[in-house]
Amino acid sequence: MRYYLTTAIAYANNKPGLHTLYEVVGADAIARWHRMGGDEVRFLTGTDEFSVNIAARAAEEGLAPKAFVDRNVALFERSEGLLGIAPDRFIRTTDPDHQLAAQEMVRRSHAAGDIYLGTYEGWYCPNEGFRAEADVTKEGSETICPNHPGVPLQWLKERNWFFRLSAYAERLEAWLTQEPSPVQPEYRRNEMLGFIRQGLEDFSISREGATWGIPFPIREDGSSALNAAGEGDPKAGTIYVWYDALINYLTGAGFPADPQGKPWWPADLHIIGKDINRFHSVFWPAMLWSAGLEAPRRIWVHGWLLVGGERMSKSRGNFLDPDDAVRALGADGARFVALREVPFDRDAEVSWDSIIRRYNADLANDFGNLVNRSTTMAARAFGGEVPAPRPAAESPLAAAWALARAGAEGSMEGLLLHEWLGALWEFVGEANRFVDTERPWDLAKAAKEGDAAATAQLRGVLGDLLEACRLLALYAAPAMPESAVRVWNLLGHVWPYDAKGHGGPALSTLGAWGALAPAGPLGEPTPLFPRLDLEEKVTGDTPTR
RNA sequence: GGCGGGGUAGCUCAGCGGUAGAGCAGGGGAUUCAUAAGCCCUUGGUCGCAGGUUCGAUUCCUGCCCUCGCCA
Repeated sequence: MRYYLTTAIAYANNKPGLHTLYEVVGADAIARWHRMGGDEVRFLTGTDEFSVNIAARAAEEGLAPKAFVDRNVALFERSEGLLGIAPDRFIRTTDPDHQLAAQEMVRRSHAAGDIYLGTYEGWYCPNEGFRAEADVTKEGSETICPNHPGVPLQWLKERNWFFRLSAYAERLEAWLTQEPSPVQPEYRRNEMLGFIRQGLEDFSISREGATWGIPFPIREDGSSALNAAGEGDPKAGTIYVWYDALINYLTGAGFPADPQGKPWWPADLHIIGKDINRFHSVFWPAMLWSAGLEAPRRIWVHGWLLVGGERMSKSRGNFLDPDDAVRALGADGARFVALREVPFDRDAEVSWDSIIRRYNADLANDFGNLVNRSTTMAARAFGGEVPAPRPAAESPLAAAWALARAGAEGSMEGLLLHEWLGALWEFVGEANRFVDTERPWDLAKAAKEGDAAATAQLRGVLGDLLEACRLLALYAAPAMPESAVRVWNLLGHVWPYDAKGHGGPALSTLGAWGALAPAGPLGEPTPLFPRLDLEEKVTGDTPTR
């Protein structure tokens, strides 16, 4: 099976915050899960680089827009690399093939009669585009966009091209009411249905006079505005940044080199934040239909990271630096905590303390310690030899694993990533309790005194525990890819997947109790996730208001 | 203002007709293989407020208060 998933592209006006990369970490885990499951995966993430605001910010710093975004994009790629994020393509809206894709989409909609010339007069938010009078608020003498405080709105009057969104109301409603819902969680679908039922207005897709954007490919008379070299005519303006940005998903699929974006289009999953649901769940399908393309199969709307009840954001300055998290917790620690601590379907309060607490409780104390105590006991009792797990029917842990595994798989299917890890960590608890019930240290004593029954029992108990560690590492690997390999190596197994999760037998095959013959020899145990001191802040950069 | 969620232990949340649960945090204990981790026990709640239905309501209904989301 092919599986094409995307994140929203991030606005390249600054270095990334943890709240921005949270979505990318989630997508990366889903991509790895599918790769390990045997799917042929294409995972796309990247940056949104045009807009008047970007040009203005660049000018403030005395940089050309391209130099400005190049610098910021490098920061994104660096931070993502530190977090072990491995996209199949990192797309930038300044990439040459994206320009072709965006222009082709304009031409198709024009040919379909879905774009027309009009005059626009109203408020314009440099970050978000045109805002209706009702969507802006007054702050003193300034008129501001509630989504981007601190960014003054401009009153614009210009000749623009409009997209005939109003023509797609019925089709959008039919699409949105399908089962299963193409927009999830369910309440996000309902919000979009409500929006559509109130009537849709056409929206502007061009920007007169702006230069930092993709050249609009058509003149007012309908003729091409591009010369033989593909360069645009400044008089024709540029493509409005939102219209351009959405199209990155198609570019990433190979459009327009393949006119239908085959074999990747339609995307299986767009992962987005709740603030841009309307663009993805209403505007985007209509744009695609107009161009003779299919709507995406599934759109997942996640929530926000909150600090003191407020959205974590760059403009509020209350964001955590993902690099700090990696420095303190390691890439896998930071990934795990992000995915476990923040429910993937809603907002969640996060703080440096809650992050450290989660790391210590789940990774250091529960999982890391389980691996450490299991392998230490096995090494002491049997040297390098790896005891085999007992048959599934004879091990209480095998039964618990069957439940945990089913829970994890179901949650991943439903994209409830926090519950996926929650189900696996239930099993970590089972395994820790199993140690106390079986008391292998007593068995080891008896074995040493020549008790053959105790030796056999010890072999089985430790074999079961090592098997539990193997399975946990395997199923949690999408969240902690490096640590999973370390655990397998420690257990004497060879990790069968490559750095992105490709290759190897399907996850479901390896995920069966006792699926692999004991290998060996057992490695030298070292703490996987060293415990952190809550007081000792590795970073001074705690969230502040 | 319209529509839709919520208000349950210090925190995050589950339960949704028979007078309350989990994880984390706090307290105690028995152990010792282990990253002073793990395990066991345990302190915390007038289940937003007021009515109503019912033998019985946190759970259903009505009103109110507060809060969040989408739209205006």
